[in-house]
Amino acid sequence: MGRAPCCEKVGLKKGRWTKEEDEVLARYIKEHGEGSWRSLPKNAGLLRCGKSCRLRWINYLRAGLKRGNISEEEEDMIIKLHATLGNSFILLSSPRRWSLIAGHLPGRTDNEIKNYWNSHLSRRAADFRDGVVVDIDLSKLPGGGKRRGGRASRGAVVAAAKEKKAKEKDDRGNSKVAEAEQQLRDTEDDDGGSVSTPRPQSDDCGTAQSEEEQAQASASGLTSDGHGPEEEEEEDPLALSEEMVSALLAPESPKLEVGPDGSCMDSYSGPPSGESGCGSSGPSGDVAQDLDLDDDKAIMDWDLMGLDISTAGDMWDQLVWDYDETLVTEPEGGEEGHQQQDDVMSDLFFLDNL
DNA sequence: AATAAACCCAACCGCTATCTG
DNA sequence: GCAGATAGCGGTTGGGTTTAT
Repeated sequence: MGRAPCCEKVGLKKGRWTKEEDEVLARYIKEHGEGSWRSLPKNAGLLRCGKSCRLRWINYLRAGLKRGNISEEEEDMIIKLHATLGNSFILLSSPRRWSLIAGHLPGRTDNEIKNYWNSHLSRRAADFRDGVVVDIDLSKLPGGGKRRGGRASRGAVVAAAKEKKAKEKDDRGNSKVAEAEQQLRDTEDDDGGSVSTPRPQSDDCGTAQSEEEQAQASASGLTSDGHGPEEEEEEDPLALSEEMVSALLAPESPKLEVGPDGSCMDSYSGPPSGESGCGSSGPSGDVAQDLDLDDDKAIMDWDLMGLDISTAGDMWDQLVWDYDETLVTEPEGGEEGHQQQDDVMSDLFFLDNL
C-alpha cells in the first residue's frame, strides 16, 4: 500500500508558473513565512501542489538567488566539487550531492547546478573519461560534416570566433575536470586511500581553507535543519566529503601533467600510464593498475569504490577466473553447482552494474 | 518561411529521511 | 513503536528556444 500523495492532484495546475502565481506565492510566504507547504496552496489560493510551491520558492522566488551566468569561478568550483562529492565515495548514499555543491555556491540552487552540469559540464567530463578529446575537422568528413541545429553559433562570420572561444572554454573545462579528478586521486593518496580515516588537514592550508569554507557555508545558509555547521559536523557523514572538498580547493593541489607524447604523467604514478596512455584508460585505469591487492586492503577497498569498471577489465577478468575455479571444484553436474553458478553470475552482474 | 534538430531549463516524479502526534 | 505529514534530494522529462538547412 503506497503512501498517500502529498496533495490531491486532481484539478491542480501543472507546468510553468505564471507571473501572477509567482506573485501570489511570494506574497503569501512574505506574510506567513515558509513551511506548511501542504496547506499553503489552499490558503494562498493557488491551484498547485504544495511540493510544486516549495520548489518554485526555493529555486526561483527566494531572496538572494543569482540567476544564470555561471561565472568561471563558480564553474571551477562546481567541477572540483563534483569530482569530489560525485565520486563513488558516497556511491551507496547518493551518486551526486548537488545540494552540497550548491551549499558552496551562495545564491545557486541544487537544481540550477544540476542542470548546468548536465547541459554544460557532463560532456566534458565524459570526454575526459573516454579519453583525450580528439579534434576532428568536421569539414573533412563526408558531407562536409555540417551540423544541423543547435546553439553553436549565430552566423557564419561569428562562428569562427565563437568556435575558438568555445574550444578554449572546452579545453579549460577539460583540463579542469582532469585537474579535479587528479586532485581527487591525490587526495585519496594522501589519505592512504582510506576515506574512513581521513588525515587531519595541515595547519597551513587546513585552517585557511576551513575558514573559507565556513564563510561559504554561512553565506549560503544551506543547512538541512537550521543547525550550525559545528553542530552538524559531529554526526553528518558528509563531513568527510567536506574535508575532501577542503583538500581539493587548496591552492597547491597538484596538477595533471601531460607528457610530450600526450601520455599522462600523474604526479604520483611517475611514468606514463600504460601503453594506451590516458586516451583509453582514463583516470581510473591508472588506479586499477596501481592496485596492490595483497599489501594494502584499505587501498583496495577505496580504489574499488572509485574504480571505473569499464577500464579495469584485467581485474574483473581475474575475478571471473577465480569464480570459475571455484565452480570447477564443485561436484560436477550437480544442481548445487548450477545454483552456485547462478549466484556467482548474479553477483558479477550486480558488481558490474554498481 | 518552414522545418528539423540540438540545446537548455523549469518542473515533475519518486524516493528517502526526519518530524510529529 | 507506529503511521502519516513534511522536507529534501537527485533523476528525468516536456516543451520552449535557437540555429542550420
